[in-house]
Amino acid sequence: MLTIGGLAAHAGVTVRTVRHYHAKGLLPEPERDHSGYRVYGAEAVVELIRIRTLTAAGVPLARVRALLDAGPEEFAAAVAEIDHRLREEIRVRERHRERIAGLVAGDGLALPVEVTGLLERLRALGVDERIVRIEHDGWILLAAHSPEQAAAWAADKRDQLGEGPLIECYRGLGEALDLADDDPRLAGLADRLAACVERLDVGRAGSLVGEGIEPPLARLLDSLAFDSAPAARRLIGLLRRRGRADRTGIDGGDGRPEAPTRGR
Amino acid sequence: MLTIGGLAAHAGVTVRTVRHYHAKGLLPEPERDHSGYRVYGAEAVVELIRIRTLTAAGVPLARVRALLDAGPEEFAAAVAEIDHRLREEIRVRERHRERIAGLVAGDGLALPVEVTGLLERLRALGVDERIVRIEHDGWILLAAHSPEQAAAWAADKRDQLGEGPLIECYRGLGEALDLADDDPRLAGLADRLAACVERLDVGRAGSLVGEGIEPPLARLLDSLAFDSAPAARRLIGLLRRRGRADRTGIDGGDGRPEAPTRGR
DNA sequence: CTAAAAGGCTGACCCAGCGTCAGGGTCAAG
DNA sequence: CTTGACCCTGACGCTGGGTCAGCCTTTTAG
Repeated sequence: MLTIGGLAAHAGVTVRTVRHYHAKGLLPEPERDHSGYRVYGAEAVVELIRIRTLTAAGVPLARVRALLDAGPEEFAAAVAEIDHRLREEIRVRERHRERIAGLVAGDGLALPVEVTGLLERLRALGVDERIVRIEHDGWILLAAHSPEQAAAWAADKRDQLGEGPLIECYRGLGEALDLADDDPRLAGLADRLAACVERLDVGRAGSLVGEGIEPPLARLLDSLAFDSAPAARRLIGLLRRRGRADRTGIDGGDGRPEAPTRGR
Repeated sequence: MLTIGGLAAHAGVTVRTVRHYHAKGLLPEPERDHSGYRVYGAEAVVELIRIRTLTAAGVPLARVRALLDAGPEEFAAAVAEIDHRLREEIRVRERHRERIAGLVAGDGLALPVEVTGLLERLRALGVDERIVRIEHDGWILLAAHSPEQAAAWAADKRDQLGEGPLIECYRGLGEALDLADDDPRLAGLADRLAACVERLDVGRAGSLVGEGIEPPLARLLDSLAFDSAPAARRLIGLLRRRGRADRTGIDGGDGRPEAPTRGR
């Protein structure tokens, strides 16, 4: 006869595990001796080993009892289903491995390489770091929404950077960063920006942004910029009056703080 | 500005998930509006997406915060460690798959094919089903203790079954099953069994059992037989007096019930 | 204008498979 | 008699949220 520790040792499990199986009804509670200790016979060892054989093969505890009592064909069916589950879990982990590998390849975040390339280039061209950061966050939103389109747009935008007008826009925005909401110089900046946008607008500017972006996402992108750059909201308002802002894909609204957006 | 539902929708998670992240300190609690609703800005969406990017790659929540704030080299180190963990989890599941495949190949339990072959043969030779069952359980214990040795022993024993003496022993034991502890016919049976054992003992019988089995396991095997067959204990006692039982690897003790075995 | 649907709030319990105290009692040996 | 190794029950902890329950607020439809 065995105490619980002896039983556990024979089956290669912990005492806690045996008690857990009792509590779950997996292993029947044995008789107790005069002081309340559980007393096991050899069949308990056999039964416990049978249980462990199944759990060691990935069978969930909740199904062990049924499997031990099952006939050959239900057993085979259950095993097939468990094998299916195991394959699924392996697949999930392999996808995870691919993703974390992708994380170190990107900048450690949710960005495709095209976007990190674009951001590098903006920095190299002397664009203000605050603007680069806003771009960065904006691309995270875009990439989360539609990764492959974001990658294509980023590649396209990076190529346009070499051509002049776009980088001028960024420089103008950089100057606006340090101006207060009511600074009189904003008007002049708006003129310059309008000129840049005019020159941009020729060919593929429209394909950059503004198509395929639903209003909720567009509003989100706007508020991202407005939150970080106080003068941006007013600047956009000025641009709109010049009839340009609608072509940048920026919504901008009426230039006043938005009400909360509810639901999805 | 967004409510919690809007935030969740933008990041593709449930509202419950967002609140969970707040509770874990993963995502900072935002301001509340006049009625206690949480109000989020666009940066919260960005941050939530960054969190999801990591969790979707298998990073445990407890490590997400540290990883988001980490520099590139610690990030790379952490990612390497997480990848290691994922590989480990995949390995575990692949071992599980092999094992459940082995389960259907065996008899659905912890037995190697050699043992199931032996049991089949015993049945085919007309050995009492109760004895087959005791053998079955005994092999489970042996296989749990040292699988490869058990397989070898079983193969050896199966081969010996064709040669006569061993199967006679089993038949004798089968008759003993239905006798009470004090039946006078037990003495005659003991004589017949002693003769079988004598003939068995020549060559490799000693290699079957009795070597490499530690006392605790031997006692367990004994009590397995004694519990199922009431006359077995007395029979072994008689055999011992004839000086044979020691060669079967059966301990048998003094023929009286054992005291509990404690510890391991 | 009003009622209903849709969201939001907190708090609490639930899943697996045990690990790990806490706060005792029991047993064998020195 | 003490010490150390076991045993007992009961309860909380971990992961990553799901799912009520009970109540309040906002939006929408009639």
